[in-house]
Amino acid sequence: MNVEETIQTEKKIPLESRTIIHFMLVNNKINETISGVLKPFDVSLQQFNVLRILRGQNGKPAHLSTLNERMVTKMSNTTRLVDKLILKGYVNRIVCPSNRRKVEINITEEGDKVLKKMDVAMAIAEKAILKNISKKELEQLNALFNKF
Amino acid sequence: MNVEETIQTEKKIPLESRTIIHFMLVNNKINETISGVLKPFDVSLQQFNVLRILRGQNGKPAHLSTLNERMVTKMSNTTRLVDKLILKGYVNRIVCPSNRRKVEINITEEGDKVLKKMDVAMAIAEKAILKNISKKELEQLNALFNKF
DNA sequence: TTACAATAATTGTATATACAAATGTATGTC
DNA sequence: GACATACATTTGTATATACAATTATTGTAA
Repeated sequence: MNVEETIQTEKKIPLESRTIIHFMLVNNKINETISGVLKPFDVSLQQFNVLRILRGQNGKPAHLSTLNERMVTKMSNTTRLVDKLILKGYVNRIVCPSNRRKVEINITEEGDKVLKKMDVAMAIAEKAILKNISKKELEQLNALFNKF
Repeated sequence: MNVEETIQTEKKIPLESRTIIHFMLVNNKINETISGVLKPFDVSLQQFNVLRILRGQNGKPAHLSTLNERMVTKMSNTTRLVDKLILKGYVNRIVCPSNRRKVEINITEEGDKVLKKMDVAMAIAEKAILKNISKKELEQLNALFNKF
């Protein structure tokens, strides 16, 4: 992925700007690949993340605020995100008995089942995205990302 | 920016997944910083990019399709993006005389003026984002991004 | 020259997201 | 217990984005 070619400019871009543009271009590519493999399941990346967090709870229900905190992309809209997943039958939501301000959200069996299939799809997407990157380079990337 | 801490998980994440999650976390941070500095100008990153592309034309008008091709984030919606910029008085749009299917889009003087101010803001954002990254590390990042 | 396909942009629709305001519930203080 | 305050979620609104369908114009082949 070459920056100048992709955004079709002849100008020399300063290293700092170039890095950030480069970053965004790679991000787009990653997003496209991931939405592509999730598309057959009719869930967005965000919805997928919610399902993963809920599975990580191992049966323990999660509050809305918990989802919010753990989500990779924060969005003010977790309520509506959960609404969508309820419609699809992948999660359920009840008012928390001990504190009626809160809600308890659980993944359903159905949700768990499709999530397993999504995992396979995601693994394929990851492989595709990182097909030219070695283990050592992955380590390097993670180390560099730590500095942000 | 530590991945496990940020998404609050105790589980060991495979290096591949971890890299992609890490990538997204950094991306969010970058986006937040950039939208932050652009907010006073009441333009989105996309609108800013359109203005930059138009300036790069050096007075030569750009067709809508040209904008689409050069934009970092492709979106099917360049028409409405340009609509917004017209409303703000930063660009104008006329039907292309030689081929009435096309439109010609130009940056206005006003647009050029605010774009200069946005440049300063963006430079500050870039500095903030990359404050812990050395020149050598920037080169490394760019080299790694080329492999995506 | 007409009919058909290709091109360029716009519009419609559904969903996603950001941000602020509103709703309902709990807690602490007098 | 009444009140103010804090908390947790939901709702409203505006904008952003993705994708498909539509409109308008041009090119071309019979």
